Amino acid sequence: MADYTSLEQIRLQKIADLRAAGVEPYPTRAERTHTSAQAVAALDAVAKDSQVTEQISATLAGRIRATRPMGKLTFAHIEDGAGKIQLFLRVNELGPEKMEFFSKFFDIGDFIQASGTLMRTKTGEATLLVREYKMLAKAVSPLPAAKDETLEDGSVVRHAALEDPELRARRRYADLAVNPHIRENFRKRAAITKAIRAFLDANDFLEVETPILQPLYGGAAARPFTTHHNELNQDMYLRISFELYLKRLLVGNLERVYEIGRDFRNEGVSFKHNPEFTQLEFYAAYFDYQKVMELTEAMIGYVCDTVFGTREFAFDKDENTHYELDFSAPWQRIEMRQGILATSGIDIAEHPTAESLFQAIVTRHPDKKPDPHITRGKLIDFLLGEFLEPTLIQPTFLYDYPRDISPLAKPKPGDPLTVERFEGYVAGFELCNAFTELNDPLDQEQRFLDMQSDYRDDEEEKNPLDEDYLRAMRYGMPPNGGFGMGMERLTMLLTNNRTIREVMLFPALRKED
RNA sequence: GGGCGUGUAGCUCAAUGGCAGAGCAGCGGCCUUUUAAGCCGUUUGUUGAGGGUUCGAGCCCCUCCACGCUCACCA
Repeated sequence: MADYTSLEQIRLQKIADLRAAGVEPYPTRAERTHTSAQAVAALDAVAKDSQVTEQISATLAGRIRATRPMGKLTFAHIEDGAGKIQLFLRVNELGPEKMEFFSKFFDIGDFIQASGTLMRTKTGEATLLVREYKMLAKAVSPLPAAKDETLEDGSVVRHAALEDPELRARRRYADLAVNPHIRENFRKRAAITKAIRAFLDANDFLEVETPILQPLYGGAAARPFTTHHNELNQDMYLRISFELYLKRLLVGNLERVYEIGRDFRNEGVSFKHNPEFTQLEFYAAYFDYQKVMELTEAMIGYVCDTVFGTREFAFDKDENTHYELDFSAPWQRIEMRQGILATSGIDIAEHPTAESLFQAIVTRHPDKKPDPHITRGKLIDFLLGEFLEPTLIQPTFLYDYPRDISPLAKPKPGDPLTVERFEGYVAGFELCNAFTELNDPLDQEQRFLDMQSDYRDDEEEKNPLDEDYLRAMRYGMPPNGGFGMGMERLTMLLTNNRTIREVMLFPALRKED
């Protein structure tokens, strides 16, 4: 049983007293004729200069966010899904009993239904002059009630707003209830997802759903979550990517497919990582990575235009780092080799082996400590992260990646160490990852085998060999380009949120106690 | 997993090793156009948990827990 605070015990007593007085604190039915915004609009539609307008009757419903009792009258603000509106309760309309009942039993956080006529106060604020009211749902726990102070210049200062990041994440319901800008983040996130769908649908992509529970995992270098199916008596994995299933569909003559859904990666948590996140992947037959770059520019541009009406976005990386991002096409394109050469002084083309590249790194940058046992591709990735990545602020396609860290990408013609792959970088972190997909079943099989030997057995991101995927590819897979992007990362960039937590409703946290 | 930091009332925050406080919220009273309404009065605490040092610990030490920043990890 819950431990109730003294504040909660008072409210529990109010619930008991309400029931004793024959008033149900959680009635089953509710009514409303106007949202707060509709009520304001209805009032705006009539003459604005009359003190008491022609009578517009309205029934509103919402949550009490503030009360200002002054003797025989009380002002209150209620909030509904459309915004806030003021209530005006006065003994003249309600009579002394209902006035007293309101002040005795209604608290901030309660849901109320109020009927009356719309009016303007002497300051001009649209207000419901209440003639009847009804408790819709009594709140037991007090909302962390912030107070908004409107200064003379019109700016709003919040006092005692719920800010503790842990409390806000654990009790997202309370966070959402009292912090309207948090609700707005998630409205924007939904609009972004919707725009992505609209764009891909309009470009003849078919939205599909592939297994989340998989007998094998693959398509990314990540450790999976493992679970078990009792009846089948076999271990299952939560997917770490959609890639291998979506590309099976290209074998089946579905030329353009996409999926938006959850991926699960059993790895660390950071400002840009959560164990489960929403991924977009699409695959298009007869595309190569150049065409995917162009489609990416168009897709992100479409999202910017339709959701935000601009392609320029402010992004505060941290308190002292402020970026103005421009998503206009074309994005900057940087070849991996040139980018690493420019930022680290090392030409990876001159070092075709891991040993040679390792020596070059420790010679030129003695302060850096790459793991001496990793592959050439991972050393290149090390250089990327250390030197190049932090410089990629404006939207940039970094292209042509090492083969050994890209087992599903197609080789660059004439360059056996390099594959046709790009990643989109914005504000110094990875937004998306794409390549010309490998469709040669014999090469693919060799890549799987190479990975078995390149990775130590205890490296948990070592992917198992997916025999059925190879079998699918042997039936013939059209040349195609594929793309993956974390939807939270895109949302972070477009809504100026520097942590993934702010764009996920329920980010992963350790359990309490 | 490592390093640094934070944890005090429902919320936001104070408190040289010396009586645990403020504003808001709450409760009682006054107040018929307020909007952080105002005025008077007043309550609220396992100071994250446990142990230690000390005459005395919110404060110093140790262990643990949660969160934050950061590093590692994350093709």
